Amino acid sequence: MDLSSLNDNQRLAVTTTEGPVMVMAGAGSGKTRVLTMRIAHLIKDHQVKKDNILAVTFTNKAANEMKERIAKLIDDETDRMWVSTFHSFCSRILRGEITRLGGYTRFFTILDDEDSNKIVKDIMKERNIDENPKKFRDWISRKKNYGNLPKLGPLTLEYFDYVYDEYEKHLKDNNLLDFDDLLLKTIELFENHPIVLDHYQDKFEYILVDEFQDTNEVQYKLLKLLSAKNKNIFVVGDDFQSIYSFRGAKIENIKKFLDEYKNTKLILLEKNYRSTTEILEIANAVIKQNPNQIEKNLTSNDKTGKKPIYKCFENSKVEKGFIIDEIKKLLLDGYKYSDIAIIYRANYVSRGYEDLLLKYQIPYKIYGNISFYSRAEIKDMIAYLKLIVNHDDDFAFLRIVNVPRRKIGPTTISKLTDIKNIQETSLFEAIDVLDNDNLNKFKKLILELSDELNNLKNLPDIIDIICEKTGYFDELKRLNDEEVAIDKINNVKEFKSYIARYKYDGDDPLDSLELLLYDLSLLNENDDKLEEEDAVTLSTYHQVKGLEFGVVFLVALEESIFPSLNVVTDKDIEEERRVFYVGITRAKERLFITSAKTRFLFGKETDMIESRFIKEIDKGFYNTLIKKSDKKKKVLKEPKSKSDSKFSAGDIIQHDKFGFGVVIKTDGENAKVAFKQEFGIKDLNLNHPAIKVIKKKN
DNA sequence: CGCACTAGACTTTTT
DNA sequence: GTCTAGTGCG
Repeated sequence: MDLSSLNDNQRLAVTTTEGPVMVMAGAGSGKTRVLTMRIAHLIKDHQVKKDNILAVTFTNKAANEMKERIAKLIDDETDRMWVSTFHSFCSRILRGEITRLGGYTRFFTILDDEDSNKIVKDIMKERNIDENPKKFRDWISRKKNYGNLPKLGPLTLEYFDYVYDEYEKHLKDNNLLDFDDLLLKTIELFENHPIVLDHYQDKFEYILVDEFQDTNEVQYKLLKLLSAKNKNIFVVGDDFQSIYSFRGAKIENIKKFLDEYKNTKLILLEKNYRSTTEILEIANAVIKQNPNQIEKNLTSNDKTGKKPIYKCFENSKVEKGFIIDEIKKLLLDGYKYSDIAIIYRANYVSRGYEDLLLKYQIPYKIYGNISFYSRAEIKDMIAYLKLIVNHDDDFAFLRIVNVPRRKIGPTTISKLTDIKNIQETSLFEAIDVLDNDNLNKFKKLILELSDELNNLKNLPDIIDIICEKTGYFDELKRLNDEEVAIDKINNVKEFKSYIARYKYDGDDPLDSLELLLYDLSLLNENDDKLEEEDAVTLSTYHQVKGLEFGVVFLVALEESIFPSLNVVTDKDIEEERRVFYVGITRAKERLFITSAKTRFLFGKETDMIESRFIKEIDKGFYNTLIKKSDKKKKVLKEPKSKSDSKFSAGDIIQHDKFGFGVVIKTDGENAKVAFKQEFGIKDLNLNHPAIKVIKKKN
């Protein structure tokens, strides 16, 4: 392997293959390169088998990216390599071994948060426990992961213990695992079945861990178990970028690792290949405020550029005007939309920026937001698929037994559940006993669908067949307004095309589908974002971790937003500061930081105070570009506002792209306009240059 | 059983 | 300002 493109420390990290190694990798210091090169190096230069390497990440996206990069380096397939998230690693192990734990089958279902919330809620409702189910669910997760609960009153505690037990029982009885269980059951498996542990300890000669600073106690324990024999464990992390402590991530694991793996080789990667010196100066100034961190000083590779800009604006409207102006200038400078990111602390401030880009017809994509796979229509499809593959999947059964409506209500279901419990069968089997017309029809339908699956030429076609046979689309159209229904139908179609893209290894359709379904429960929308469309990114800080952009706007740097209102302790503030640091270090060339004295929040104009983090940056490190004299010119290239009487409902307009449309509703300059069917109803700003009035009403 | 209205929230959340 | 979950009525 040619390692000449690496710097000395990077090369050391790649070639120190034996024993425990920790790499503290600053932002933009090439840690993914090191990880992938190291794996390639093991395979090509040390003749390690692909199967004997385990690499764990936190996101599917990171795992997929690593697989792709390794494939290029070794010029070989990596599809079946053990490069995966903690959760899918565990799921893969459990798929083969879970029966050893007793009470589970390999057809276990993985619950997402929504599912598991619902279970908690149902338990509480049944017992009339008048407490917050979300909180209880949260505590269950905390208890599972590290046992420490907040101080609870005696009654609440009693309720909680009850709910916890019932929840666990319900999961076990129904062959369900929540996300936490995937890890915990794997550990249980390893601890109670030394033969299994032994096998995997031998198998995984080399273990690599990405984003080590984000591991929680359970994940640490899992790594410890797996690496106990060979101790060839390589962890990469950056304590500066630890921003998930609220999810249980333990920055202390870094210290623990160094303590427990005595001869750990610690390697620092401090050379930043991403950002200009000017941007790094700000990043370093911010992170310097935090005590107790592993000393690291990011140095740039002598890239210089423009000084970052910070500006506090009169109000959030002016702030937005500035952002638009700058984006326009950046485009003239040759930047693409996709080079630009607008990053905020909380989703609830995203709206304003989204509206802004919409108004000026700037293409954008919002990162995160509701996951594709958690949309009701997709979950319904998955439930159908699951039930087709495994009739005994009660969880899937319950989800779709009455979707579309089949007149199978709670009373019928409760009767069916009773039979199931007494006879110890599945709900599907219990139908034979109850002999209810509607249920019989449903059973017949599912059996028919299973039949279809076996005669299928093309696996994705099963989606069409499901929709057709169940009348799913008709129900959507009946239940929602047209716009929403079309949206949902398109989502189902997109899901079908996802199935078509999925890589199958078997030729048996049932096997392939089964595998796909396992993968699906751990997937999320961002993982397989396909088209690299040219669009501005809108995102929270948390969701751009690991990404980079030519230009970054960090917006709404105001107390109560950033740092967030709920942040109190010094430790919390330190984490907020790291969040800021993560944002700054996303920028390659240009960085803009903005705040406003008043901001439109929760339906009213609210007074804001500049974030304390701004004061921590030496004023010499940034420019405040706008001078009083050219302020006016700067701010108001905005379309002339509030000539709102210009339009009213019933007016006919013409839009450059959508053609003729009728104004349905106006609210100042914003309006709902109905266009031809293929465009539907749009929310538009009527002052936009693309719009002309054709005919006024009256 | 299904819908319409109202109260309440409105930090981040890789799986 | 806007979304959601929950209730209560037809």
